[in-house]
Order: sequence, then C-alpha cells, then structure tokens
Amino acid sequence: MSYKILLVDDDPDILEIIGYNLKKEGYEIFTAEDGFIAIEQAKKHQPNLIILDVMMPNMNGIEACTKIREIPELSKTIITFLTARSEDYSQIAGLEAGADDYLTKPVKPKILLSKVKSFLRRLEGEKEASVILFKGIEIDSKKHKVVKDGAELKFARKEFELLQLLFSEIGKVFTRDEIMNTVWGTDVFIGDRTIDVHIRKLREKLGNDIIETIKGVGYRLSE
Amino acid sequence: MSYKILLVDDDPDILEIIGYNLKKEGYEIFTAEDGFIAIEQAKKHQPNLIILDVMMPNMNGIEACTKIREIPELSKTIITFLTARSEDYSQIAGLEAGADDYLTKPVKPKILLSKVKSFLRRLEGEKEASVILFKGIEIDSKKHKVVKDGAELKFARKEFELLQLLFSEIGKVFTRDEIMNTVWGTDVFIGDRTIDVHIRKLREKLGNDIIETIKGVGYRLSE
DNA sequence: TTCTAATGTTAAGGAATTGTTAAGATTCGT
DNA sequence: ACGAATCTTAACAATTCCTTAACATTAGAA
Repeated sequence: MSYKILLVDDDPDILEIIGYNLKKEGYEIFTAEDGFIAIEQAKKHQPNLIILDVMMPNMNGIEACTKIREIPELSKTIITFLTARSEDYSQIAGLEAGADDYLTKPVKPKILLSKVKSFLRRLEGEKEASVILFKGIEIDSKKHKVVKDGAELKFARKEFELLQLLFSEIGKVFTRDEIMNTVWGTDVFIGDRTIDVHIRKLREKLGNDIIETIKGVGYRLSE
Repeated sequence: MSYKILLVDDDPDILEIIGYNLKKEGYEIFTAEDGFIAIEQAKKHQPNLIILDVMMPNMNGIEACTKIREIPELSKTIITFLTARSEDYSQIAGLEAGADDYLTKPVKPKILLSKVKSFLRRLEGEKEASVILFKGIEIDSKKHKVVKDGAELKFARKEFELLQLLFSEIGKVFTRDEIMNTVWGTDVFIGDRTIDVHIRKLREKLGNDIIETIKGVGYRLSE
C-alpha cells in the first residue's frame, strides 16, 4: 500500500512543486487550498500525513489542525506545519494544536523528502505495535479494543492489560511473577487466586482453547 | 547481559567524555576514531548501538553507516548520527544511509542518556529465541515448548527442567548429584528412584535412543 | 558365568497447583 | 454521594504432578 499525503496551501505553485516531488517518490497526493477543503479531503481520503500551511485565508492551518485532531479516524495521521522561517508563533501554537512537527519555507525538496520518509517510518513502527492478530482475535492496544469474529468484546482494565501481556509475545510462557510485575507492579501484593480469576475471565470471553496453563510455570497462548 | 555501544568520533576528547558517561551507566563501550576502524570494531564486537560522528577524516560517518548497514550480523544494530547543529546536510543524507536518528553537538549528557536508553529499550523485545535443536527435537525454553517431528510434546515442569539440563550441553554426562542440585536444588532430599522415573518419562516421549545411561556415572544425550 | 550394585518399571497416594464461585471491597463516573 | 462496574479475596473443588515403594532388569566386576 502506498502512503497518502494531503498537501494544504493557498499557493497553487507550492502545491504543484511539492506535489510533483512527492508523486515522483510514489506517494499518493491530495491537495487543498484552504482549511475547509482540507478537512473535507482528510475525512474522505484518510491520509497518513498532512502537510499544512499555517497562513491561509478562510481557516488557517492551526484551526484546521485542531479540527482534524478531533476526528477519531485520523488519530494516527501525522500532521506537520509549513511556516515562513520567521513565524516563531506557529511552532508554539502549532504543536499545541496537535501537530507533530513543522517545516520551514522555502522547503528544499531533499529535506522535505527525508522528513516525510522519517515521518512515515514512524508510522510503520506504530502500526506493528498497535494491532495484533491471533486466532481470529484482533487486539488494538491504542483503541483499547478487542474484536473476535467481527464482534467487539469488552474487557475491563486489568483484564485488558493481562491480555496485552499474553499477546505481546505469542507463545511465550509468562510466569505468575512476570504477570504480577507487569500488570500489577512490583509494589503491590495480591493473593494467588487473583491471577487465576482474571485468566478465567479471559477464557470466558475468548474461549478455552486460547490460553494454556503450564502448571508450575505460567500461562501462554497456545499456538 | 549489558549492552554494547560503539562510539565513533575523530575527537578523542568527545570519545572520552561520552564514553565516561555511558560506562558509568553500565554499558560496555568501544571507540573508533574514523570510519574504517569503526567498521572493524562493529564487525568484531557487534554492538547494539553505534553513535557515529558525521565529519571525520578518511571515511565520513555517512559512508561508514552505509557500509555497516550492509553487514547482515548488524541488521539489528541501531545507528545514530552526531552532527554539529547547523549541518542540515547530515539529516538528509544520514537518514537515507540507514541511520535511525541523530544527535546534535554539543551533546548534553542527560539528553544523551535518555536517548540511549530509549534506543535500547526498542531492542529489548527482540531478544533472540532460546531454541535448541538436536536429532529433530526442538526445545524452546521461552515458550516451554518441545516439538518433535512437527508435533508438540508436553512436559511437566520437572521433566522440562531435566530436559533443559541435558540439552544445555549436548553429549556431556550429568551425574545424579548435578541433576539433583540443578533441578531440585541443594536443600531438597529425594529418593534415588525419583530421577530414574523422570528420565523414564523423557524416554517415553522422546524415544529410547536419545538419553543414554552411563552406569555408575550419570546420563547424557547420545550423539 | 554368576553375583551384585545400579538402574528400569509401574502404579498409587499425597502434595502442590490451578479452577471455580460468590461475596465483600474498591474504584469510577455521573 | 450513589450505583454500577471492576477488582480482590477466601473457601472449596478439581486436576495434575511428584514422589515413593516394591519389584524387575541389566551391566559389569569377580
């Protein structure tokens, strides 16, 4: 899958230049000339990266950024500002509005490219870490969401943390000590049966063939 | 196991200062004063992290980085550049050469440390699997799992520990005393037949041609 | 070969670990 | 502060594992 990038600037020349350079690298490019259009486009295409000019008519970049950050579907999208060199203001307000970084105009194509690459590389890593799939069970750590056979299952906090731990290394045996230290912390003492009870709840929801007991050792996902 | 870090800079003072700070934290430090030596050292010690100055005589950091990235044994090594603040150039070419991040000089020890820690944290998860293979039997300690001819065999805790011991040094004879001390501990008394019974269970599952009895001495894996 | 100490085999009882359940304690949001 | 959801505990049940003891077999020394 190629990455989608949304460019937002009121100057068509800039859209043209930057767009050309990024297309050449294989990215899918969308453009917008003000904040309103930007939000529309963002909703429609769900880009991975948005490059947002700060100074624009109608709705400026910072406002647009704030609005975009409120859209749940775009929580993973990286937003970076484009500012004239001296506008220090944007750096502050922009980052507060939820931007991840900023670029200064005039943008040198090489710098832009390497930044874009590094942004998208960051996405790569988060993607892997965030969703795990195993035996038809999908765990999205970021969204605190578990889906099995298309239906969402609800897990309380401790249950979910235990689940995450077990799924963090599929097949690995986690000892009771490891589980305690990770899920409860090193300075909390809980009875022996507490872990069992939580395991039981997971089994209740996931089915009995997922979590295996290794007596005297711990628990693991059965492969 | 402590982490290994390779520092590369043509300025001995910098090597000294950074090296001192990192050693204090318990890291194992190696140094190199140019790209050629860096590559040699990297091959030899297989460090987890390489901190690489960009501007160096003979071979600069970017070239060195490219070369290091071509060494398969070092695919998991994290490389970070060290640059003077203004050298924008390094950010571009460096990231393209396969570096993971860059630090700017002058480096404040605290920042350096927190960065180093976060780099190495990234490595944690990727610890190599502790898998032993012998005569078609695969033992995965982490997963507490034994596979023979594609099928998983189940072993209870004591059985598995005994198995691990025997497989820890293939061909070595383990005396009953050694087995007792390792599997049961020094403060437990068990009858003479207990070990035999466990050996028998292993043979039952693995086949009779794996574990050999050396009468009057102990047991070993027969090669 | 014969004898003997060392090891192999088997089944069963007891010990240790885990599963289950419900009730009490705690936390959290409204 | 109240009710609901969540977490922990305790008592008991169920299960698996470990050890033992009694007896059989074997390897190697005499």
